[in-house]
Amino acid sequence: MDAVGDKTSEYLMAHDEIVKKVIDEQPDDEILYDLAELFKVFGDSTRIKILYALSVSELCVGDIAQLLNLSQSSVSHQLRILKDAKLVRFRREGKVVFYALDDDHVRTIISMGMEHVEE
Amino acid sequence: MDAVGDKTSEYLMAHDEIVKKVIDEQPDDEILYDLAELFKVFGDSTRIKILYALSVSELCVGDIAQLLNLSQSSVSHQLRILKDAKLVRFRREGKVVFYALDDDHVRTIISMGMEHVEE
DNA sequence: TCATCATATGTTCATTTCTTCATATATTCA
DNA sequence: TGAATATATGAAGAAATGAACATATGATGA
Repeated sequence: MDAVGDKTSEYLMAHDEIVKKVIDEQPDDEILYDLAELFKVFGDSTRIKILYALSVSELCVGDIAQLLNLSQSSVSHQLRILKDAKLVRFRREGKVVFYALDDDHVRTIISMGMEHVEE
Repeated sequence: MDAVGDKTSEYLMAHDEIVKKVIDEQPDDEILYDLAELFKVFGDSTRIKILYALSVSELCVGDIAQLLNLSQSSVSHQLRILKDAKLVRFRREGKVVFYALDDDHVRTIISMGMEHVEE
């Protein structure tokens, strides 16, 4: 879209004041991008299930796979995504790796979503 | 995965009690699916931008397209997705259609996400 | 060190998603 | 009614995504 300049001048700015205000209050693109990336992580039912399970208790990979009836590989892949998004942390105990929610934001975000879904 | 029964009997249930508790507290698959679908809607930067803009003020389609530098078609498509998810509502005023956030959950969800992103 | 168990990672394929372009619908006004 | 404007929708192609499979890594104990 190179013709933005043109468009702007053509356009009558129906609601000039408001548009300016909105532009002012809009955060940087980069932040909004990160925000979308964060929600994208929540936007998959396998990951939501994992997060929900972890909201009850720390769990190891095998237990997650078993209780959610998923393959080990799938769980591991998804845990990596959750880890990259800093939604979960882990600790190793011998051969076993335990995952847990990284902070309470996760719980809050999920329960806000729940409120919307359940109404 | 039909071999679940087998797997279960093989598996030693390393953390039996906890696993049971987690299974107990896990909501129905359907609800978790809906929850993921909801977050999926937030998981796109175009839609996040639109939602953010609407969190400041009700806006018509043309203004959204202009201020976010997006095509009219793209905005309209995304607004449909937001409408289907009940995140926005609209009212018609002549040729112009105004969109607004449908409820305050949207604001809350976004600001919870922001807190996580900004730390 | 080797076998075994738990987890992680790389790759491929099918599916989904987003954008764009073209076109349709709806409303206003002459 | 017909032109102009605002918005909506359908279709197609490119890119992103998730699941499955094979294999690699890391840790334990014989």
